[in-house]
Amino acid sequence: MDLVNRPRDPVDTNTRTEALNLLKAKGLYKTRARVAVIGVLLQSDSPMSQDQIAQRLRHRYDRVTIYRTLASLRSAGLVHRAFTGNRTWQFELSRNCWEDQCHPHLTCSRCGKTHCLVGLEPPIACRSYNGFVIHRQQVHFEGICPQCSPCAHTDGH
Amino acid sequence: MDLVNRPRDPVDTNTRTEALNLLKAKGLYKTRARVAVIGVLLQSDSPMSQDQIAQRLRHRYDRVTIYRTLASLRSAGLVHRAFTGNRTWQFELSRNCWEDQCHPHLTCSRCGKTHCLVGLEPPIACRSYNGFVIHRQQVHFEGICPQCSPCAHTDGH
DNA sequence: CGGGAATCTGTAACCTTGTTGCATTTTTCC
DNA sequence: GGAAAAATGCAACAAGGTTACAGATTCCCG
Ligand SMILES: [Mn+2]
Ligand SMILES: [Mn+2]
Ligand SMILES: [Zn+2]
Ligand SMILES: [Zn+2]
Repeated sequence: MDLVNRPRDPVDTNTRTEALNLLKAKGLYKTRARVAVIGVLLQSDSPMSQDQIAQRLRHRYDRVTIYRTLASLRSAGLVHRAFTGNRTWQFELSRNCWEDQCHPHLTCSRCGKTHCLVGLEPPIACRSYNGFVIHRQQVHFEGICPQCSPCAHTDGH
Repeated sequence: MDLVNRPRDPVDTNTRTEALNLLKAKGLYKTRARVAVIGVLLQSDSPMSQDQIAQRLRHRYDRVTIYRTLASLRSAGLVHRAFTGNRTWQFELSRNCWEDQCHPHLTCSRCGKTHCLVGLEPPIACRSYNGFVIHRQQVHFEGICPQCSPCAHTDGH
């Protein structure tokens, strides 16, 4: 059980405790990979791709393990996916939003990071529209994030 | 020039003429592949993936050719891409909407087809929001299309 | 504790979508 | 008709993601 506390993973004690609590609450096995992945997502303010998570964890875990870890967390409801313009999934914790009703996201064309736009209204259409039954909806933007557009606040627009 | 009229492609005379006109208007080379791809998109009321287009054309053209054909049409402004939940691009003619401001789309979980929801309001956010510069926006739904939900009109919901 | 069942992990192999290089074929225009 | 420009087919490649299976962890209960 103490093997879970692998020192090299970039997860501090508080985050690790929180991750363990989340796993416990869902009745999931407590494994190093899961603690590490949840830790990374807890410390991130934006969704992350499998590759970004793996990099953050210094490739200490196999690609497949990360995918499967995310799948477990997802089916437990702890994590959900957001789709973006490029064809990679972005994963984030299901704290304020869920896979079927998610705030909009913006993917920055310059730095490639996906940001959460929590201030914008998520619901565009209700459960059914014109014969279509709507299960999930997501809004995606492409553009430039504030960090990448220093001219944003000097620009008159 | 008559080689363009390959009889086996599922494109009738009117559609072929329309495709040739579009190519002429944009100053693009008139090739069988382009006429065929435009024809398929003209006859489709919903966006199609490369694979769907290739199937419709009975794999008479190489995958790469279809991709490059779509790239040409796209840079000429005749076609644009919409992204969906799965990681494949969906291509449609740029008639009523464009890549940077597109009506919402719904991908049916049952038949896998992507439908255009032209009645819904496209614009959610303006060009800039809270420091983010927005270049493109797209809304995507997952659900069941009317053809796949016969219970939709008998259901009380 | 200790041991067995259930579950997770790593490795390898595989699939799909999409792109690139290069030689050959078409298209255009004169 | 013939040359330049562009498009095509083929092979190879890359990235994201999934599956199979053997070996390692985790859990639970006595
Ligand atoms: Mn988010
Ligand atoms: Mn559409
Ligand atoms: Zn950025
Ligand atoms: Zn359907």
